[in-house]
Amino acid sequence: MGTRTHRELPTSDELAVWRAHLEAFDIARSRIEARLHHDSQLSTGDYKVLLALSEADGKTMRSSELAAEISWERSRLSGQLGRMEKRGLIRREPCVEDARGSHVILTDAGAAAFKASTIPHLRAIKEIFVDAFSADQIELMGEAAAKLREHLTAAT
Amino acid sequence: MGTRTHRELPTSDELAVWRAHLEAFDIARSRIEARLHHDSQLSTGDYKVLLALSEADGKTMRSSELAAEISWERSRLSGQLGRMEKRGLIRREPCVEDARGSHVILTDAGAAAFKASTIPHLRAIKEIFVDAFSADQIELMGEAAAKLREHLTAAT
DNA sequence: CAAATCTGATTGACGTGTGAATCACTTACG
DNA sequence: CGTAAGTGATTCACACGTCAATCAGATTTG
Repeated sequence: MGTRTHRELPTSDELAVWRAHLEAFDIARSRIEARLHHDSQLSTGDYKVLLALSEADGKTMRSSELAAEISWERSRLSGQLGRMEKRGLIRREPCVEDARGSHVILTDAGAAAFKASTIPHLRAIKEIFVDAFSADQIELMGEAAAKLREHLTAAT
Repeated sequence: MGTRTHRELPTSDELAVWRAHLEAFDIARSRIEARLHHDSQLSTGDYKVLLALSEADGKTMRSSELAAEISWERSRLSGQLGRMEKRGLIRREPCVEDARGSHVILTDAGAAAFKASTIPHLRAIKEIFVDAFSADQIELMGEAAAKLREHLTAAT
């Protein structure tokens, strides 16, 4: 409802919204991460890996399968698994079918750590994120996320 | 308008919104960062520091003043400034008034790099973030950010 | 004024992310 | 079948973040 010309730059209000949004959600994310780390000594990376493995058949996945599942680069996962293996959360075994690959296996300690972490983690998400908003707002944010996703998929 | 009991955990919908939101905005952020880095060889950290210094009196700020301005921990800024100094974007000089402190000074190269980066950076924010939404949605997101901020400030 | 305390800033150890290079094994194909 | 290309996974170099420790120079206070 304004000029006919196609603006190429954001208005200062739009820019402010972007920055405020970024900042607020960053703080929320880091609070949730801090809680997870404090309660369960897990990073969100750990949690993501443990979650995927917990749901996997036989608590095992090929490493690249796992990377695809959680949308990570292989090298990122490699480092992550190295750290997790050192802490005994997972272990790796050579792969018979394909001697290049390896199986990532959830250890009992890893399964236990994950299990113990979920309730407190979900509680943190509820308290820090969900409780900030009305049900309607949450729904709107879901729609916004979907719309953004779509926009990003479309092009650029 | 449902149960009378106070839920302690998020519903699966709420959880899904949190995750979708996190993911979508993460992608947007990293796209914008990638553009900034591609167009101007600057990280968002660089940009933030350059922005603050550009607006500062005499293009100079005390290091802790700068840290406060952009809400960074001192050690974080220290590392950042080290990298930026190596690249010639800023330089540091001992402080006469307080021999412990130091002045961070925007170099000509730094000022030029910042100036050249802003338009493309703002354009990226417009294209990647703003253009995904209606004006109404942007406004709602501003409100959501404010509400979350308030919620986070309140407690936990 | 001298010892205790506070404060500006850097450093170190470590976790985490990216991209390019590497390496070993598999597969495709002339 | 043997070389070229492809693929699974790790490694390297680097950027970046956090927290605890350090350190030198200010300040406070008995």
